[in-house]
Amino acid sequence: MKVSNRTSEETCPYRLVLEHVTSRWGVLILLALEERTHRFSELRRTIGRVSEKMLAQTLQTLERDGMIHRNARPVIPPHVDYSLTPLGREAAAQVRKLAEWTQRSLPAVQTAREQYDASRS
Amino acid sequence: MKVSNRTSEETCPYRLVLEHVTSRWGVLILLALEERTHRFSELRRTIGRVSEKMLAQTLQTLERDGMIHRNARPVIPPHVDYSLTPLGREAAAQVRKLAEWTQRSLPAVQTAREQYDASRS
DNA sequence: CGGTATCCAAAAGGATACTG
DNA sequence: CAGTATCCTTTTGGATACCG
Repeated sequence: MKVSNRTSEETCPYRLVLEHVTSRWGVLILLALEERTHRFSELRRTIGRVSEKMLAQTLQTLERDGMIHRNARPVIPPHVDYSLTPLGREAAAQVRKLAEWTQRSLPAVQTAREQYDASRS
Repeated sequence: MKVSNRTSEETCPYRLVLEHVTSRWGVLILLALEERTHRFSELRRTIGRVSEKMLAQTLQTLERDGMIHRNARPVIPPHVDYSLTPLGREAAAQVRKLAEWTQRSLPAVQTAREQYDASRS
């Protein structure tokens, strides 16, 4: 399949989805939910330093994109579970592959950076 | 390979590389250079709407990360060719896979969005 | 508990002018 | 041609307070 090079949102809607799943918090949410279902506060702890605002915002974006299923149980106090849809599992697998490649390549990148910096000092 | 869930830059350096290759302009540059070597102004035209500032900045970041080779021929007027290194080819292939998956999944995403929006109106 | 609303700081990004 | 420098606007993200 050929990927379009056009850039604006109108001509390139897939870019938006790509940004959602590769965003700072999107990646971490997908990887956490690939392991298991999490509650809102569990995600906060698992991910570490994420504001409530960004966590809620990213969850809503991915839910709207059909990647995440939100199950709000009508109890007091509220209990909300987040899990991946089949589409979300695909996204998580893709993102994990890219993240794993990046981790494997990190030594090569660091070597390249040292050479780049050294050649300019 | 297990991908770390830690988030800060200090504990999670691979996130930076991931952001570089999946950034708005990083993706488009990698895909363009995967096709063929480009000059600076050729990249501007191929990518479409990108400011000189962002193009230069992203090219430098990816060059420093060892993904891009910059060949500046000392002629007047200047002639600078950008191409992918072996590491850059790996990155481009990974990113292209993700971009292709995103394009394939776009119809499913759009359906999900319509349902999400409809259920809230 | 699981959010939303508001405000503010920081970063990203674009337009333009200029240069070797 | 291939950038750099500057200024400005837009976007992103965090902190805090509050609510059902």
